[in-house]
Amino acid sequence: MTSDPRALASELSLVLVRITRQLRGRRADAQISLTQLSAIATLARDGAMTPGNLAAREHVQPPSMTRVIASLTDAGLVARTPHPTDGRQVLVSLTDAGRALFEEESNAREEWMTERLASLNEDDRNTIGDAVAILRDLVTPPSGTPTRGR
Amino acid sequence: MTSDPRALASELSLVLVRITRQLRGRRADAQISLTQLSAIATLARDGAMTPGNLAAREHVQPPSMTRVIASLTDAGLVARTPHPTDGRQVLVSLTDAGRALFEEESNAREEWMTERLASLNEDDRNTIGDAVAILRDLVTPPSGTPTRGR
DNA sequence: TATTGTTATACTCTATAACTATA
DNA sequence: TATAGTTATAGAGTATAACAATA
Repeated sequence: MTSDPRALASELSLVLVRITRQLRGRRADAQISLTQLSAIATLARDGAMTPGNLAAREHVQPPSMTRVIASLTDAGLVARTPHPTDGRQVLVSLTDAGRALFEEESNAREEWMTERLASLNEDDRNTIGDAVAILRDLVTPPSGTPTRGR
Repeated sequence: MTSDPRALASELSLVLVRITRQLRGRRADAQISLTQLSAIATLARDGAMTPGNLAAREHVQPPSMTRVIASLTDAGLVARTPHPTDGRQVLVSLTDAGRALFEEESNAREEWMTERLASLNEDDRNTIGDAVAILRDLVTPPSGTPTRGR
């Protein structure tokens, strides 16, 4: 495979779209969606934060995050508390149930993908692992970056 | 990064969801969506096929592919012709315009991702390239596999 | 006036169920 | 009866625009 960035971006895009389609589709039995899980993972990793910061970390617009937070609040997985000094802001944090669900999903989720990956030899798995680490750094914004007004 | 398949599947899922979100969101200026592009890429690579086969190749259900094909037909990018011997079937093929658009997009699309990848050193890019090849094989079904009745 | 968050609204993508036409 | 495709319908995910509350 070429390492020309342009061609690589094309190939990567098409592969990602197809894999993600399957990942979302095959979670019908799961308790929460990938979108919800992604938000929870960020809260588990980085701790409580405002909806605006969470939206920025997740690369979605604030209204989109409002909806995700609402669904997670309804499910009792996150809690909203007033900001101590700024009345406009809100702090979103994982509840015990949210943290428990995250741990549980981390151990049992994505069976389909797990099976596929397990069928690879260890070299290939290591290659994917390295690529994941590189890609994650590539798309993780610095903490607190606002999304508004891009 | 670990090479345990389960942990790797978890990490990979979260990274893919976030990257794909950005890929879709940043195509506002593009002429066609990633879903449409993916279908066109399959037709460009594998040639004309029935809607059912295209759905299977793309890992979507037939009604979903019906809509994608309808939008591409409206845009003049694919053409539908009757199957020569089976009146129930249809053959979907790229038009000249569709092939031209695919070539064009292959050279100019995903600028955002291209820039990010260009900022990496060559080793990292090669790692991602290797991973893409592995992942593509992992999710590409054999030609002609039906989706129905899974 | 600027910032934070929410509400209102709309579009894309995808699915399942039911229907039509052909084999 | 079985298969290929489409239509009808619904739900998730995301966006932009407009609004309310607070700084």
